[in-house]
Amino acid sequence: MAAAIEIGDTEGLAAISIRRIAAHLGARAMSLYTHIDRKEDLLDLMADEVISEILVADAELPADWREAITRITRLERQVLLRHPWLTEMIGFQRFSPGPNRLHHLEQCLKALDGLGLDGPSAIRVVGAVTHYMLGCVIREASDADLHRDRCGGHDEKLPYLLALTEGPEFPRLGPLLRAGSFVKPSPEQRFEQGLEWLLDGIEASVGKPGGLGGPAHRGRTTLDSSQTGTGDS
Amino acid sequence: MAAAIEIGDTEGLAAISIRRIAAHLGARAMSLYTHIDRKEDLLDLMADEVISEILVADAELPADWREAITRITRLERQVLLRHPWLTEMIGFQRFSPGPNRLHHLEQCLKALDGLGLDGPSAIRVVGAVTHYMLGCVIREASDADLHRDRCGGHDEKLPYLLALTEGPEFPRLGPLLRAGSFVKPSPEQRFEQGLEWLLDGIEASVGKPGGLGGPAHRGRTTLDSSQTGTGDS
DNA sequence: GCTCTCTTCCGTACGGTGTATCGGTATACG
DNA sequence: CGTATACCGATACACCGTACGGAAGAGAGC
Repeated sequence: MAAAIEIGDTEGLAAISIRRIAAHLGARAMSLYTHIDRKEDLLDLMADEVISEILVADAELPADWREAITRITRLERQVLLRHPWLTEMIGFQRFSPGPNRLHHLEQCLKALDGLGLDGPSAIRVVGAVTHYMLGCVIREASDADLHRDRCGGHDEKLPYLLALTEGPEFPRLGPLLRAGSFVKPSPEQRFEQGLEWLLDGIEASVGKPGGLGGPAHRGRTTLDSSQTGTGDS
Repeated sequence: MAAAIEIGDTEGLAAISIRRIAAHLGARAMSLYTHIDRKEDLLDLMADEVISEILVADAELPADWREAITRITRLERQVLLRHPWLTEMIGFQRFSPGPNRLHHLEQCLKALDGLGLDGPSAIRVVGAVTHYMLGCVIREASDADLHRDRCGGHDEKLPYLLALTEGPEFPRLGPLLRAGSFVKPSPEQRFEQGLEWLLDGIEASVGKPGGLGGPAHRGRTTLDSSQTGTGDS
Protein backbone atom coordinates (compact mmCIF):
# COMPACT_ATOMS: atom_id res chain seq x y z
CA MET A 1 0.00 0.00 0.00
CA ALA A 2 2.77 2.43 0.91
CA ALA A 3 4.53 1.63 -2.34
CA ALA A 4 1.36 2.16 -4.32
CA ILE A 5 0.65 5.46 -2.61
CA GLU A 6 4.17 6.62 -3.34
CA ILE A 7 3.84 5.75 -7.00
CA GLY A 8 0.48 7.48 -7.17
CA ASP A 9 1.78 10.63 -5.51
CA THR A 10 4.72 10.97 -7.84
CA GLU A 11 3.38 9.61 -11.13
CA GLY A 12 -0.38 9.77 -10.99
CA LEU A 13 -3.20 7.31 -10.85
CA ALA A 14 -2.50 5.84 -14.27
CA ALA A 15 0.98 4.73 -13.17
CA ILE A 16 -0.40 2.59 -10.36
CA SER A 17 -0.27 -0.83 -11.95
CA ILE A 18 0.18 -4.22 -10.39
CA ARG A 19 3.44 -4.81 -12.23
CA ARG A 20 4.69 -1.37 -11.28
CA ILE A 21 3.99 -1.88 -7.58
CA ALA A 22 5.55 -5.33 -7.67
CA ALA A 23 8.70 -3.97 -9.31
CA HIS A 24 8.88 -1.28 -6.64
CA LEU A 25 8.76 -4.05 -4.06
CA GLY A 26 11.25 -6.35 -5.76
CA ALA A 27 8.58 -8.94 -6.42
CA ARG A 28 6.67 -10.24 -9.42
CA ALA A 29 3.22 -9.12 -10.38
CA MET A 30 1.26 -12.16 -9.35
CA SER A 31 2.73 -12.20 -5.87
CA LEU A 32 0.51 -9.30 -4.93
CA TYR A 33 -2.57 -11.36 -5.54
CA THR A 34 -1.88 -13.48 -2.49
CA HIS A 35 -2.62 -10.42 -0.38
CA ILE A 36 -5.43 -8.77 -2.34
CA ASP A 37 -8.23 -10.11 -4.46
CA ARG A 38 -8.57 -7.37 -6.98
CA LYS A 39 -6.71 -4.19 -7.76
CA GLU A 40 -9.86 -2.30 -6.85
CA ASP A 41 -9.54 -3.52 -3.27
CA LEU A 42 -6.03 -2.18 -3.06
CA LEU A 43 -7.21 1.20 -4.34
CA ASP A 44 -9.97 1.25 -1.73
CA LEU A 45 -7.44 0.52 1.00
CA MET A 46 -5.13 3.24 -0.28
CA ALA A 47 -7.99 5.72 -0.32
CA ASP A 48 -9.05 5.01 3.22
CA GLU A 49 -5.46 5.13 4.40
CA VAL A 50 -4.96 8.58 2.91
CA ILE A 51 -8.29 9.83 4.18
CA SER A 52 -6.98 9.29 7.68
CA GLU A 53 -4.76 12.29 7.00
CA ILE A 54 -7.87 14.44 6.93
CA LEU A 55 -8.86 13.61 10.48
CA VAL A 56 -8.31 16.48 12.89
CA ALA A 57 -7.40 15.83 16.49
CA ASP A 58 -10.64 16.32 18.37
CA ALA A 59 -8.98 18.68 20.82
CA GLU A 60 -7.97 20.96 17.97
CA LEU A 61 -11.43 21.24 16.53
CA PRO A 62 -12.61 24.83 17.06
CA ALA A 63 -15.86 25.30 18.95
CA ASP A 64 -17.24 27.76 16.42
CA TRP A 65 -18.93 25.77 13.69
CA ARG A 66 -17.73 28.05 10.94
CA GLU A 67 -14.11 27.86 11.95
CA ALA A 68 -14.38 24.13 12.49
CA ILE A 69 -15.90 23.28 9.13
CA THR A 70 -13.54 25.71 7.41
CA ARG A 71 -10.55 24.06 8.99
CA ILE A 72 -11.71 20.57 8.07
CA THR A 73 -12.51 21.57 4.52
CA ARG A 74 -9.17 23.32 4.08
CA LEU A 75 -7.41 20.22 5.33
CA GLU A 76 -9.46 18.07 3.00
CA ARG A 77 -8.45 20.21 0.06
CA GLN A 78 -4.79 20.07 0.98
CA VAL A 79 -4.81 16.31 1.34
CA LEU A 80 -6.49 15.91 -2.04
CA LEU A 81 -3.94 18.23 -3.59
CA ARG A 82 -1.14 16.25 -1.99
CA HIS A 83 -2.53 12.99 -3.36
CA PRO A 84 -3.94 13.87 -6.76
CA TRP A 85 -4.66 10.26 -7.57
CA LEU A 86 -7.32 10.25 -4.86
CA THR A 87 -9.04 13.14 -6.59
CA GLU A 88 -8.88 11.25 -9.84
CA MET A 89 -10.28 8.15 -8.15
CA ILE A 90 -13.25 10.00 -6.73
CA GLY A 91 -14.21 11.40 -10.10
CA PHE A 92 -13.22 8.40 -12.13
CA GLN A 93 -14.73 5.51 -10.25
CA ARG A 94 -16.84 5.04 -7.20
CA PHE A 95 -14.85 4.65 -4.06
CA SER A 96 -16.36 2.76 -1.21
CA PRO A 97 -16.59 4.37 2.22
CA GLY A 98 -14.03 2.91 4.58
CA PRO A 99 -13.74 3.38 8.32
CA ASN A 100 -11.66 6.52 8.08
CA ARG A 101 -14.07 8.14 5.69
CA LEU A 102 -16.88 7.46 8.13
CA HIS A 103 -14.83 8.97 10.93
CA HIS A 104 -14.26 12.00 8.76
CA LEU A 105 -17.99 12.35 8.11
CA GLU A 106 -18.71 11.99 11.80
CA GLN A 107 -16.21 14.73 12.50
CA CYS A 108 -17.87 17.02 9.99
CA LEU A 109 -21.18 16.49 11.76
CA LYS A 110 -19.53 17.19 15.07
CA ALA A 111 -18.14 20.43 13.71
CA LEU A 112 -21.68 21.54 12.95
CA ASP A 113 -22.99 20.76 16.44
CA GLY A 114 -23.08 24.45 17.26
CA LEU A 115 -25.63 25.07 14.52
CA GLY A 116 -28.25 23.00 16.27
CA LEU A 117 -29.46 21.34 13.08
CA ASP A 118 -31.26 18.06 12.86
CA GLY A 119 -29.38 15.19 11.26
CA PRO A 120 -30.55 15.34 7.67
CA SER A 121 -30.04 19.10 7.52
CA ALA A 122 -26.50 18.73 8.83
CA ILE A 123 -25.87 16.07 6.22
CA ARG A 124 -27.03 18.46 3.53
CA VAL A 125 -24.75 21.19 4.81
CA VAL A 126 -21.77 18.86 4.88
CA GLY A 127 -22.68 17.65 1.42
CA ALA A 128 -22.85 21.12 -0.07
CA VAL A 129 -19.49 22.11 1.41
CA THR A 130 -17.89 18.86 0.33
CA HIS A 131 -19.26 19.17 -3.18
CA TYR A 132 -17.89 22.66 -3.50
CA MET A 133 -14.49 21.57 -2.19
CA LEU A 134 -14.41 18.61 -4.54
CA GLY A 135 -15.17 20.72 -7.57
CA CYS A 136 -12.48 23.19 -6.56
CA VAL A 137 -9.82 20.54 -6.19
CA ILE A 138 -10.68 18.86 -9.45
CA ARG A 139 -10.49 22.12 -11.31
CA GLU A 140 -7.24 22.98 -9.56
CA ALA A 141 -5.71 19.71 -10.64
CA SER A 142 -6.82 20.33 -14.23
CA ASP A 143 -5.46 23.84 -14.18
CA ALA A 144 -2.17 22.65 -12.72
CA ASP A 145 -1.84 20.18 -15.59
CA LEU A 146 -2.69 22.86 -18.12
CA HIS A 147 -0.26 25.24 -16.49
CA ARG A 148 2.47 22.63 -16.49
CA ASP A 149 1.79 21.96 -20.14
CA ARG A 150 2.19 25.62 -20.88
CA CYS A 151 5.31 26.21 -18.85
CA GLY A 152 7.13 23.06 -19.81
CA GLY A 153 8.04 23.04 -23.46
CA HIS A 154 5.38 24.20 -25.90
CA ASP A 155 3.06 26.98 -24.82
CA GLU A 156 0.55 26.61 -27.61
CA LYS A 157 -2.59 26.82 -25.55
CA LEU A 158 -2.65 30.51 -24.72
CA PRO A 159 -2.21 31.87 -28.25
CA TYR A 160 -4.85 29.39 -29.35
CA LEU A 161 -7.28 30.71 -26.78
CA LEU A 162 -6.49 34.29 -27.65
CA ALA A 163 -7.12 33.64 -31.32
CA LEU A 164 -10.40 31.87 -30.62
CA THR A 165 -11.79 34.67 -28.48
CA GLU A 166 -10.80 37.45 -30.80
CA GLY A 167 -14.13 37.86 -32.54
CA PRO A 168 -17.06 39.99 -31.41
CA GLU A 169 -18.80 36.90 -30.08
CA PHE A 170 -16.70 37.18 -26.96
CA PRO A 171 -17.26 40.72 -25.73
CA ARG A 172 -16.61 39.73 -22.11
CA LEU A 173 -14.21 36.82 -22.29
CA GLY A 174 -11.94 38.18 -25.00
CA PRO A 175 -10.81 41.35 -23.22
CA LEU A 176 -10.44 39.43 -19.98
CA LEU A 177 -8.12 36.90 -21.55
CA ARG A 178 -6.18 39.61 -23.30
CA ALA A 179 -5.79 41.53 -20.06
CA GLY A 180 -3.92 38.51 -18.75
CA SER A 181 -5.79 38.52 -15.48
CA PHE A 182 -7.65 35.36 -16.24
CA VAL A 183 -5.84 32.77 -14.17
CA LYS A 184 -4.43 35.36 -11.85
CA PRO A 185 -6.33 34.79 -8.61
CA SER A 186 -4.54 32.07 -6.75
CA PRO A 187 -6.40 28.80 -6.22
CA GLU A 188 -6.40 29.48 -2.50
CA GLN A 189 -8.13 32.78 -2.99
CA ARG A 190 -10.79 31.29 -5.19
CA PHE A 191 -11.30 28.41 -2.82
CA GLU A 192 -11.51 30.56 0.28
CA GLN A 193 -13.82 33.11 -1.24
CA GLY A 194 -16.27 30.58 -2.61
CA LEU A 195 -16.27 28.77 0.71
CA GLU A 196 -17.09 32.01 2.48
CA TRP A 197 -19.95 32.67 0.10
CA LEU A 198 -21.35 29.23 0.69
CA LEU A 199 -21.00 29.46 4.46
CA ASP A 200 -22.53 32.94 4.38
CA GLY A 201 -25.56 31.51 2.63
CA ILE A 202 -25.81 28.64 5.06
CA GLU A 203 -25.43 30.94 8.04
CA ALA A 204 -28.12 33.25 6.71
CA SER A 205 -30.43 30.32 6.16
CA VAL A 206 -30.12 29.09 9.74
CA GLY A 207 -32.72 30.65 11.96
CA LYS A 208 -34.36 32.42 9.09
CA PRO A 209 -38.11 31.82 8.95
CA GLY A 210 -38.63 29.13 6.37
CA GLY A 211 -34.93 28.38 6.30
CA LEU A 212 -32.76 25.87 8.03
CA GLY A 213 -33.20 25.77 11.75
CA GLY A 214 -34.63 23.41 14.25
CA PRO A 215 -35.81 19.88 13.66
CA ALA A 216 -38.80 21.28 11.76
CA HIS A 217 -37.55 23.02 8.66
CA ARG A 218 -39.80 23.55 5.72
CA GLY A 219 -40.54 26.08 3.05
CA ARG A 220 -37.51 26.87 0.95
CA THR A 221 -35.68 23.90 2.36
CA THR A 222 -37.97 21.40 0.71
CA LEU A 223 -37.93 22.02 -2.99
CA ASP A 224 -40.29 20.70 -5.55
CA SER A 225 -38.16 18.26 -7.46
CA SER A 226 -40.43 18.47 -10.51
CA GLN A 227 -38.64 21.71 -11.40
CA THR A 228 -35.64 19.97 -12.76
CA GLY A 229 -37.20 17.36 -14.97
CA THR A 230 -34.81 14.43 -14.74
CA GLY A 231 -35.63 11.91 -12.08
CA ASP A 232 -32.69 10.20 -10.47
CA SER A 233 -32.08 6.59 -11.24
CA MET B 1 -17.42 11.09 -32.84
CA ALA B 2 -21.14 10.26 -32.79
CA ALA B 3 -20.29 6.60 -32.44
CA ALA B 4 -17.88 7.29 -29.63
CA ILE B 5 -20.40 9.48 -27.80
CA GLU B 6 -23.03 6.78 -28.13
CA ILE B 7 -20.70 4.16 -26.71
CA GLY B 8 -19.74 6.48 -23.88
CA ASP B 9 -23.34 7.29 -23.02
CA THR B 10 -24.40 3.67 -22.84
CA GLU B 11 -21.30 1.93 -21.53
CA GLY B 12 -19.17 4.53 -19.82
CA LEU B 13 -15.83 6.14 -20.46
CA ALA B 14 -13.85 2.95 -20.04
CA ALA B 15 -15.69 1.32 -22.95
CA ILE B 16 -14.58 4.01 -25.38
CA SER B 17 -11.69 2.29 -27.10
CA ILE B 18 -10.35 2.65 -30.59
CA ARG B 19 -11.18 -0.91 -31.51
CA ARG B 20 -14.67 -0.56 -30.04
CA ILE B 21 -15.43 2.57 -32.04
CA ALA B 22 -14.02 1.02 -35.20
CA ALA B 23 -16.18 -2.08 -34.74
CA HIS B 24 -19.22 0.14 -34.25
CA LEU B 25 -18.36 1.77 -37.59
CA GLY B 26 -17.59 -1.43 -39.43
CA ALA B 27 -13.94 -0.51 -39.81
CA ARG B 28 -10.64 -1.65 -38.35
CA ALA B 29 -8.90 0.06 -35.50
CA MET B 30 -6.11 1.75 -37.39
CA SER B 31 -8.44 3.34 -39.90
CA LEU B 32 -9.47 5.85 -37.27
CA TYR B 33 -5.96 7.16 -37.11
CA THR B 34 -6.24 8.68 -40.56
CA HIS B 35 -8.70 11.14 -39.09
CA ILE B 36 -7.27 11.75 -35.64
CA ASP B 37 -3.78 11.85 -34.25
CA ARG B 38 -4.36 10.51 -30.78
CA LYS B 39 -7.30 9.16 -28.90
CA GLU B 40 -7.03 12.15 -26.59
CA ASP B 41 -7.88 14.44 -29.50
CA LEU B 42 -11.01 12.47 -30.19
CA LEU B 43 -12.02 12.76 -26.55
CA ASP B 44 -11.47 16.50 -26.66
CA LEU B 45 -13.66 16.79 -29.73
CA MET B 46 -16.36 14.67 -28.11
CA ALA B 47 -16.26 16.85 -25.01
CA ASP B 48 -16.63 20.08 -26.93
CA GLU B 49 -19.41 18.60 -29.03
CA VAL B 50 -21.39 17.63 -25.95
CA ILE B 51 -20.74 20.94 -24.25
CA SER B 52 -22.65 22.60 -27.05
CA GLU B 53 -25.74 21.03 -25.48
CA ILE B 54 -25.24 23.33 -22.50
CA LEU B 55 -25.60 26.48 -24.54
CA VAL B 56 -28.87 28.29 -23.93
CA ALA B 57 -30.54 30.23 -26.69
CA ASP B 58 -29.68 33.84 -25.93
CA ALA B 59 -33.32 34.85 -26.20
CA GLU B 60 -34.23 32.43 -23.47
CA LEU B 61 -31.67 33.70 -21.02
CA PRO B 62 -33.57 35.37 -18.17
CA ALA B 63 -32.72 38.97 -17.44
CA ASP B 64 -32.42 38.37 -13.71
CA TRP B 65 -28.89 37.23 -13.01
CA ARG B 66 -29.95 34.72 -10.40
CA GLU B 67 -32.48 33.04 -12.61
CA ALA B 68 -30.08 33.10 -15.51
CA ILE B 69 -27.14 31.49 -13.73
CA THR B 70 -29.46 29.01 -12.04
CA ARG B 71 -30.89 27.97 -15.38
CA ILE B 72 -27.46 27.58 -16.94
CA THR B 73 -26.12 25.62 -14.01
CA ARG B 74 -29.14 23.34 -13.93
CA LEU B 75 -28.70 22.65 -17.62
CA GLU B 76 -25.01 22.00 -17.09
CA ARG B 77 -25.80 19.46 -14.42
CA GLN B 78 -28.35 17.69 -16.57
CA VAL B 79 -26.01 17.46 -19.52
CA LEU B 80 -23.27 16.02 -17.33
CA LEU B 81 -25.71 13.50 -15.89
CA ARG B 82 -26.80 12.58 -19.41
CA HIS B 83 -23.19 12.03 -20.49
CA PRO B 84 -21.48 10.55 -17.45
CA TRP B 85 -18.28 9.92 -19.36
CA LEU B 86 -17.78 13.69 -19.63
CA THR B 87 -17.94 13.93 -15.86
CA GLU B 88 -15.39 11.16 -15.62
CA MET B 89 -13.18 12.89 -18.15
CA ILE B 90 -13.20 16.15 -16.23
CA GLY B 91 -12.14 14.47 -13.02
CA PHE B 92 -9.87 11.92 -14.55
CA GLN B 93 -7.83 13.89 -17.01
CA ARG B 94 -7.52 17.48 -18.01
CA PHE B 95 -9.81 18.46 -20.83
CA SER B 96 -8.81 21.30 -23.04
CA PRO B 97 -11.17 24.22 -23.59
CA GLY B 98 -12.77 24.06 -27.01
CA PRO B 99 -14.84 26.70 -28.78
CA ASN B 100 -18.13 25.59 -27.28
CA ARG B 101 -16.70 25.65 -23.79
CA LEU B 102 -15.57 29.21 -24.36
CA HIS B 103 -19.02 30.13 -25.61
CA HIS B 104 -20.47 28.59 -22.50
CA LEU B 105 -18.16 30.61 -20.31
CA GLU B 106 -19.03 33.76 -22.19
CA GLN B 107 -22.70 33.02 -21.65
CA CYS B 108 -22.13 32.57 -17.92
CA LEU B 109 -20.50 35.98 -17.83
CA LYS B 110 -23.40 37.43 -19.77
CA ALA B 111 -25.83 35.95 -17.26
CA LEU B 112 -24.06 37.91 -14.54
CA ASP B 113 -24.23 41.22 -16.39
CA GLY B 114 -26.96 42.40 -14.08
CA LEU B 115 -24.67 42.16 -11.10
CA GLY B 116 -22.41 44.89 -12.42
CA LEU B 117 -19.22 43.12 -11.43
CA ASP B 118 -15.83 43.71 -12.94
CA GLY B 119 -14.40 40.89 -15.02
CA PRO B 120 -12.23 39.04 -12.50
CA SER B 121 -14.99 39.12 -9.90
CA ALA B 122 -17.47 37.69 -12.37
CA ILE B 123 -14.99 34.95 -13.22
CA ARG B 124 -14.72 34.10 -9.54
CA VAL B 125 -18.47 33.90 -9.20
CA VAL B 126 -18.78 31.65 -12.22
CA GLY B 127 -15.94 29.54 -10.91
CA ALA B 128 -17.50 29.04 -7.50
CA VAL B 129 -20.85 28.05 -8.98
CA THR B 130 -19.23 25.73 -11.50
CA HIS B 131 -17.08 24.11 -8.84
CA TYR B 132 -20.11 23.44 -6.70
CA MET B 133 -22.04 22.00 -9.63
CA LEU B 134 -19.13 19.82 -10.62
CA GLY B 135 -18.75 18.38 -7.14
CA CYS B 136 -22.47 17.68 -7.01
CA VAL B 137 -22.52 15.83 -10.29
CA ILE B 138 -19.48 13.75 -9.47
CA ARG B 139 -20.95 12.71 -6.17
CA GLU B 140 -24.25 11.96 -7.83
CA ALA B 141 -22.56 9.70 -10.34
CA SER B 142 -20.73 7.87 -7.55
CA ASP B 143 -23.89 7.49 -5.55
CA ALA B 144 -25.75 6.21 -8.58
CA ASP B 145 -23.10 3.55 -9.04
CA LEU B 146 -23.26 2.62 -5.38
CA HIS B 147 -27.03 2.52 -5.52
CA ARG B 148 -26.97 0.35 -8.59
CA ASP B 149 -24.54 -1.99 -6.88
CA ARG B 150 -26.88 -2.30 -3.97
CA CYS B 151 -30.06 -2.79 -5.92
CA GLY B 152 -28.68 -5.15 -8.50
CA GLY B 153 -27.66 -8.43 -6.95
CA HIS B 154 -25.77 -8.30 -3.67
CA ASP B 155 -26.66 -5.59 -1.18
CA GLU B 156 -23.70 -6.06 1.12
CA LYS B 157 -22.76 -2.42 1.52
CA LEU B 158 -25.53 -1.24 3.81
CA PRO B 159 -25.17 -3.93 6.51
CA TYR B 160 -21.44 -3.32 6.39
CA LEU B 161 -21.93 0.38 7.03
CA LEU B 162 -24.42 -0.29 9.79
CA ALA B 163 -22.03 -2.66 11.50
CA LEU B 164 -19.15 -0.20 11.23
CA THR B 165 -21.08 2.69 12.73
CA GLU B 166 -22.53 0.72 15.58
CA GLY B 167 -20.02 1.71 18.22
CA PRO B 168 -20.11 4.79 20.43
CA GLU B 169 -17.55 6.49 18.19
CA PHE B 170 -20.36 7.43 15.85
CA PRO B 171 -22.91 9.21 18.02
CA ARG B 172 -24.19 11.27 15.12
CA LEU B 173 -23.66 9.15 12.04
CA GLY B 174 -24.82 5.83 13.53
CA PRO B 175 -28.36 6.85 14.44
CA LEU B 176 -28.70 8.70 11.15
CA LEU B 177 -27.78 5.65 9.15
CA ARG B 178 -30.03 3.45 11.24
CA ALA B 179 -32.93 5.82 10.76
CA GLY B 180 -32.65 5.13 7.06
CA SER B 181 -32.88 8.77 6.14
CA PHE B 182 -29.30 9.02 5.01
CA VAL B 183 -29.59 9.01 1.23
CA LYS B 184 -33.17 10.12 1.28
CA PRO B 185 -33.02 13.70 -0.01
CA SER B 186 -33.12 13.52 -3.77
CA PRO B 187 -30.05 14.70 -5.67
CA GLU B 188 -32.11 17.51 -7.12
CA GLN B 189 -33.01 18.78 -3.69
CA ARG B 190 -29.44 18.69 -2.51
CA PHE B 191 -28.24 20.39 -5.65
CA GLU B 192 -30.87 23.12 -5.60
CA GLN B 193 -30.47 23.88 -1.93
CA GLY B 194 -26.70 24.13 -2.03
CA LEU B 195 -26.94 26.32 -5.11
CA GLU B 196 -29.35 28.62 -3.30
CA TRP B 197 -26.99 28.87 -0.34
CA LEU B 198 -24.12 29.75 -2.59
CA LEU B 199 -26.10 32.32 -4.55
CA ASP B 200 -27.43 33.77 -1.29
CA GLY B 201 -23.88 34.25 -0.13
CA ILE B 202 -22.85 35.83 -3.40
CA GLU B 203 -25.88 38.11 -3.43
CA ALA B 204 -25.19 39.22 0.10
CA SER B 205 -21.60 39.94 -0.80
CA VAL B 206 -22.51 42.19 -3.71
CA GLY B 207 -22.89 45.77 -2.64
CA LYS B 208 -21.85 45.01 0.88
CA PRO B 209 -19.09 47.34 2.12
CA GLY B 210 -15.88 45.42 1.73
CA GLY B 211 -17.59 42.78 -0.36
CA LEU B 212 -17.99 42.25 -4.04
CA GLY B 213 -19.23 45.26 -5.89
CA GLY B 214 -17.86 47.71 -8.35
CA PRO B 215 -14.56 47.61 -10.15
CA ALA B 216 -12.81 48.40 -6.87
CA HIS B 217 -13.34 45.54 -4.50
CA ARG B 218 -11.07 44.93 -1.62
CA GLY B 219 -11.18 43.79 1.95
CA ARG B 220 -12.70 40.37 2.34
CA THR B 221 -12.44 39.76 -1.35
CA THR B 222 -8.68 39.71 -1.27
CA LEU B 223 -7.59 37.08 1.16
CA ASP B 224 -4.22 36.52 2.65
CA SER B 225 -3.09 33.33 0.99
CA SER B 226 -0.61 32.63 3.79
CA GLN B 227 -3.53 31.29 5.80
CA THR B 228 -3.61 28.06 3.97
CA GLY B 229 -0.02 27.00 4.16
CA THR B 230 0.52 25.11 0.96
CA GLY B 231 1.59 27.13 -1.99
CA ASP B 232 0.20 25.99 -5.28
CA SER B 233 2.49 24.16 -7.62
C1' DG C 1 12.99 -38.29 9.35
C1' DC C 2 8.69 -38.56 6.62
C1' DT C 3 4.53 -37.03 4.96
C1' DC C 4 0.59 -33.89 4.68
C1' DT C 5 -1.19 -29.39 4.47
C1' DC C 6 -1.02 -24.57 3.94
C1' DT C 7 0.91 -20.15 2.69
C1' DT C 8 3.49 -17.57 -0.28
C1' DC C 9 5.75 -16.80 -4.57
C1' DC C 10 6.10 -16.76 -9.40
C1' DG C 11 6.13 -18.25 -14.79
C1' DT C 12 3.05 -18.50 -18.30
C1' DA C 13 -0.84 -17.23 -20.87
C1' DC C 14 -5.18 -14.87 -22.37
C1' DG C 15 -7.66 -11.13 -23.85
C1' DG C 16 -7.72 -6.36 -23.66
C1' DT C 17 -5.62 -1.52 -24.50
C1' DG C 18 -3.17 2.53 -27.58
C1' DT C 19 -0.51 3.05 -31.47
C1' DA C 20 4.04 2.74 -34.68
C1' DT C 21 5.11 0.87 -38.97
C1' DC C 22 4.37 -0.52 -43.42
C1' DG C 23 2.02 -2.26 -47.43
C1' DG C 24 -2.02 -2.02 -50.36
C1' DT C 25 -5.76 0.39 -53.01
C1' DA C 26 -8.64 3.98 -54.91
C1' DT C 27 -9.17 8.45 -56.47
C1' DA C 28 -7.55 13.00 -58.48
C1' DC C 29 -4.51 15.63 -61.29
C1' DG C 30 -0.89 17.01 -64.74
C1' DC D 1 -0.45 7.46 -68.93
C1' DG D 2 2.35 8.30 -64.42
C1' DT D 3 2.14 9.99 -60.06
C1' DA D 4 0.62 12.09 -55.79
C1' DT D 5 -2.50 11.84 -52.25
C1' DA D 6 -5.87 9.91 -49.06
C1' DC D 7 -7.60 6.26 -46.99
C1' DC D 8 -7.77 1.39 -45.31
C1' DG D 9 -5.88 -2.51 -42.93
C1' DA D 10 -2.72 -6.32 -41.13
C1' DT D 11 0.84 -7.05 -38.11
C1' DA D 12 3.52 -6.05 -34.12
C1' DC D 13 4.98 -4.03 -29.72
C1' DA D 14 4.57 -2.85 -25.07
C1' DC D 15 1.58 -2.46 -21.56
C1' DC D 16 -2.48 -3.70 -18.61
C1' DG D 17 -5.39 -6.99 -15.03
C1' DT D 18 -5.63 -11.50 -13.80
C1' DA D 19 -6.80 -16.92 -14.24
C1' DC D 20 -4.22 -21.01 -13.76
C1' DG D 21 -1.05 -24.09 -12.09
C1' DG D 22 3.35 -25.34 -10.32
C1' DA D 23 7.43 -24.69 -6.99
C1' DA D 24 9.38 -23.71 -2.45
C1' DG D 25 9.19 -23.39 2.25
C1' DA D 26 6.96 -23.75 7.19
C1' DG D 27 4.74 -26.19 10.58
C1' DA D 28 2.14 -30.38 12.56
C1' DG D 29 1.47 -35.19 13.55
C1' DC D 30 3.48 -39.64 13.55
